Amino acid sequence: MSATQDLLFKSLSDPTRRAMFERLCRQGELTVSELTEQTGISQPGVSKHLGVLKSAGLIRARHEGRQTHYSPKLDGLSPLMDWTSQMVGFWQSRFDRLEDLLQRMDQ
Amino acid sequence: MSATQDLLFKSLSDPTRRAMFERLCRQGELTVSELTEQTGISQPGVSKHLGVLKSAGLIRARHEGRQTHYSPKLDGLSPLMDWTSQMVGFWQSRFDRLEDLLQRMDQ
DNA sequence: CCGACACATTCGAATTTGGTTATTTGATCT
DNA sequence: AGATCAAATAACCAAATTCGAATGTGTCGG
Repeated sequence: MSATQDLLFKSLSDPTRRAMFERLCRQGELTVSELTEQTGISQPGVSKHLGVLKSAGLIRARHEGRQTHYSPKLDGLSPLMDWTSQMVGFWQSRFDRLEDLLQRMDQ
Repeated sequence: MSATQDLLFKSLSDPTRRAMFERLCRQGELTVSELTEQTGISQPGVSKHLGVLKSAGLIRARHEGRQTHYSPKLDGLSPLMDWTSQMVGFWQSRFDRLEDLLQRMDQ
């Protein structure tokens, strides 16, 4: 349902894009050229991937002269963590209710 | 890099599939028919989505007579949580190093 | 055994996606 | 100003995805 989650999962579903995001998390800030060097794909390809990550709220762009520096956004992964823990929570609460039931049946 | 993560993100990147997984987390266990009723897509479509979720390790199948019951796998989301916290960790440790640096510069 | 049922699988059409090359925009240097 | 460099955008193509219709497989009831 949520468009935010959709953008998040979609952008992270591509291995190249995920690798780029990982590099940004490790290194903090990188230019398009630096990112292009090790990905094995062309510069326009890299720019496109960065656009996707940016529109998903995972990275930010900082323009400095003729080059653009990209860095991870601290709260970009929050919706992902929220969703995940919510899913685990659903399962957990079901489990708890089951435990309750069993305990009541025990008596 | 990791094939597990790839399968996970890819299977959760489809909104229909994510909605199905959410329903399973909320309800615990559902048959293909029950899942088909509310998704708005055909039964073969549902079966295929379930196959993707299953091969990603997110759900399990339990055959009972001529119907199949699907339920979420408790540890299916672990690799996702691991990856996420690792990313946050990278950022955090960079932040810590920066704090260290600033503190040393302060003196 | 035969028909109905629950689900899985196959196949083909329509759409989306990931990549390219070519071009454009904007900043820097001489 | 003109050349050059960094990055973004455009136009395009091949491959992958998603879906439905048709079909296959196994199970239950009569």
